[in-house]
Amino acid sequence: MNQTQTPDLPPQYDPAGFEAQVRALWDRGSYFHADPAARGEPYTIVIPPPNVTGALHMGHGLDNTLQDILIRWRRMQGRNTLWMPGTDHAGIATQTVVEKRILAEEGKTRHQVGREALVRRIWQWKDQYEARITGQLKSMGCSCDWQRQRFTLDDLCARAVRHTFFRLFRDGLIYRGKRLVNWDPATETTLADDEVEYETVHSHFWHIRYPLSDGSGHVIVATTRPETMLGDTAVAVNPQDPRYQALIGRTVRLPLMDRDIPIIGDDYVDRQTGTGCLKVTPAHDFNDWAIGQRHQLPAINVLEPNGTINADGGKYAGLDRFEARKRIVADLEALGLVEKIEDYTHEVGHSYRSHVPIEPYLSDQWYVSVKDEKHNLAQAASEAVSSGRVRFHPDRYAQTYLSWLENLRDWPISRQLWWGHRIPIWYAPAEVTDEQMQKAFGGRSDVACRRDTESGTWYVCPCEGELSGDELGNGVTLQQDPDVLDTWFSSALWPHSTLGWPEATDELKRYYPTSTLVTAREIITLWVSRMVMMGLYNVGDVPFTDVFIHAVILDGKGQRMSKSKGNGIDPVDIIAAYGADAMRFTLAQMTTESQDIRMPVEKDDQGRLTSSRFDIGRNFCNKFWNAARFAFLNLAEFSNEPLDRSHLLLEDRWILSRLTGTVAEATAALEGFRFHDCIETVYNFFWSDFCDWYLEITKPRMREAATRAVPQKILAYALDRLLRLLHPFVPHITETLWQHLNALVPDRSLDAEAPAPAAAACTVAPWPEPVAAFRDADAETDFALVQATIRAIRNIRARMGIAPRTPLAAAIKAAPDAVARLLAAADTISHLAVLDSVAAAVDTAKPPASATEVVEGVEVYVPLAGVIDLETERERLRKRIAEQEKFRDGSQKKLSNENFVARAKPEVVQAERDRLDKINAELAALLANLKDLE
RNA sequence: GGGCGCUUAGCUCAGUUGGCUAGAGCGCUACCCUUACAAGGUAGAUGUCACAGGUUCGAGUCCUGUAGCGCCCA
Repeated sequence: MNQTQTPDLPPQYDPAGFEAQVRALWDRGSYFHADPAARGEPYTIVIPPPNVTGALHMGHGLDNTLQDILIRWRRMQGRNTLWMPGTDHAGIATQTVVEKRILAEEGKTRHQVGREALVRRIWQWKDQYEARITGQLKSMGCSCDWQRQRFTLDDLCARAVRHTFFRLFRDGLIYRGKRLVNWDPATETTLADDEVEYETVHSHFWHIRYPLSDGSGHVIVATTRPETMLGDTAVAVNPQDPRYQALIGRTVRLPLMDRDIPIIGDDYVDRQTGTGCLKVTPAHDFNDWAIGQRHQLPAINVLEPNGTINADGGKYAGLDRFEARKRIVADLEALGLVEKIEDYTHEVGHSYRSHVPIEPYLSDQWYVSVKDEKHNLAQAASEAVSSGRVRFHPDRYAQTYLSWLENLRDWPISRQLWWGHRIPIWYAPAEVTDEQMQKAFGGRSDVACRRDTESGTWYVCPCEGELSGDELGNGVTLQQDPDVLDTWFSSALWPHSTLGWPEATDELKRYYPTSTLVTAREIITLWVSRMVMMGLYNVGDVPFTDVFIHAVILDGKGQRMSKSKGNGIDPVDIIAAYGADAMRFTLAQMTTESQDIRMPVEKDDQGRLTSSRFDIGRNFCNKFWNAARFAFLNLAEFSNEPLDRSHLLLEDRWILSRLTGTVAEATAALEGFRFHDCIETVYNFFWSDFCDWYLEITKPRMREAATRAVPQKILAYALDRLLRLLHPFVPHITETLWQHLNALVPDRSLDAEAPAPAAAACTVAPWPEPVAAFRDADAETDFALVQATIRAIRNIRARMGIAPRTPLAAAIKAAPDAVARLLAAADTISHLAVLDSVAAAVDTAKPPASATEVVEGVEVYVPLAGVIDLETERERLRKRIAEQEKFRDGSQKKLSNENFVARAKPEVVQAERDRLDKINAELAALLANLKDLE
């Protein structure tokens, strides 16, 4: 053959040598740019926008690999695909990171830097990390439509946020309320319930005496937060509690504050907990707030936003909350009012960002009503899943989603931050009259105005743009709310805001609802549910139809990977060491239904974190690279004649049958989001069937011009199919090899039934379909017999210590049909088992001094005069006999069980009988052979 | 406290509705640089399927309980 025609491929897979060129080729072809006008059923994925807070780690590596697999597969299937990329501004997280950086480097707080300057600095940070993240995704080979890349704070997304806020406000779903919120005193902002993390804290239960006002005794309350007593406005007992019933209606003298507060009866109080007497601090405890509402108790706020005691805290004003706690306990002890101090371990809410304990805090906040009678957002979102319009995979996660919605409270959306979407509300004082307001804004349908029902303050919400502030005239100035919106408010719009909503763009019409959302389970409540709520409210349809929840990547100790723990692996480091495809292969191969993946982490010679898990992918890529090299070396003088199927040998029929089965299984696996199953199926076909057997078997035929044509055609066709099947998983290597194959064999079609239409790039080549005509159960059965026979001879060779290249002679005894099949495959057997002669007959006599093996009803004899070690052989046979006897006993026991025979399915019983026959035959042969040697 | 999940080979994990001798990769043992691949080939060893009950002709698989671990939510 003409070696000069073969492409010059290095013998080792070297991803650094081609990955960048491949991506450039895709760019030139604009293959990933979605065109709403193009044909094909749409398939859309919106990326879960990574935070610009930091760079991506392996969890993102997994998330985006899976998205890319899906989008590439669907693209090859001819769908009109869009993968929308972008990033999230991540309000509190990013602001905190930048603030910390400025404090560390310049010693300045955000207040010293100022709002405008700080926001400018955060934008710089965003630019830097957005570029880094984009670079990471591109290195991984993500086939996003980069021309459409978005950011949750960009103009398009901002417009969607404004329109959404306006609509919600106009519909009465956004309101301002004084409520208890989760307050983070470190960052001085409100947190949503799901931004609070619970940590186990070892603390104390302080039992404190509250004297009755009339001096006739005292009650004892128990608390974990003594400092909140400064704001106590009652003591509550259970009205059924005989110990305290008589006290209800009397008052106690609140120590340290010298204030009389009532003793009230409330069913909430648990008689078993603590002393059965509960101090009530409505402004600083969620349950106490509820009690306060029921009994019209005043709420006294004793905290400043930064966590220090305020003026209502008497002499403790100005102290930090924990310092105040110490002083108060000391003062109470001095007064002899501390009954006892118990050790107490409990769960305390902490800020997921600053990690300090949160305080329930009374403040004015904006809320979205989620269970409004007319627009019940939570219920609509719930129905979207329970009705099956949105499906979770695995489906157990639907429960997480549904139970969260069921217990959902109104969504606090204001954040006391500077980085984010500014709340589009301008305040006007209560003195402004309806007429004045009407005059200023009455003619504008794009401005909604409303008075606060309690304070009378005016809220003015323009749909777009800014108010100048002097719209009302008469010296009245409108003031914009200083706060920004919760990050999730803009993330919730992501599937439609990125497509241009509120405009009815071609993109929105074509690609909404999107198809699949791929994310991790901790985001189900924070994000997935809110996207469903807002998608239904804004667009009137669900944001996606399928949600795939993948595993969380843990390190070798079972710890979640994170930046703060320093145990996170950067995908770029893995790509540098293994190649992007090797990384992707491994990640996909690990994606089963399990919820966690452990990835033991090591340090490489440059101190970077890495993991030998990726050896799997690299080994695979190297093997695939070399199989393709082998093919290229053997595809010169390629015949373009259609395949003549009458010329197919057993191994040809077998490999085509296996190939078509692999195509069907791989496709079904992807349809069910079974990534592991898909890649494993293709892997096994490629490595075992294709490389280990077919390539080896056909080597002799490839060497002869007269026999070359058929295996060449099948080789080219199979390689073509494999390149396509593997492309979604390992896009760079497959594209590179595809280009080589195109140059060598432009058309790999076998015949009219098995077309392999060429494509300019693998990335847009049609996804393979099974070819019914290639299914061949007989070929698979027959070939299994040949394989078993070859293995039997190899086994004899290995156990007798005979060099692999030394030719042997083999004699086979088998049933008539098996004899015929084995003789037909005699060349194959001789070649792969390295024989210089092979004979098979029904009545083959065992040659003297031969080693034996019994498989599949076939007895294989290898004469080894002078070489054979009889004791080794006897030992081996005894072991096999013991093994078979064990199986026989088990099988006999089963079949002698009347219940089994009577009640099991007939085919199961028959299968067991067949199995026993087979075992008995094998056993008889083994025993006879052993007897021969004794 | 409520919910979900996990426990299978030394390691990381498969094991579709219960049904052939429980598998893969890595690691391990022996042999082999056979001109695609030593990141490879051939042959091999390794399991009380966490534990205890139950259902069933039959349980890694279903049910109950126990222990340990993880996550989500309060």
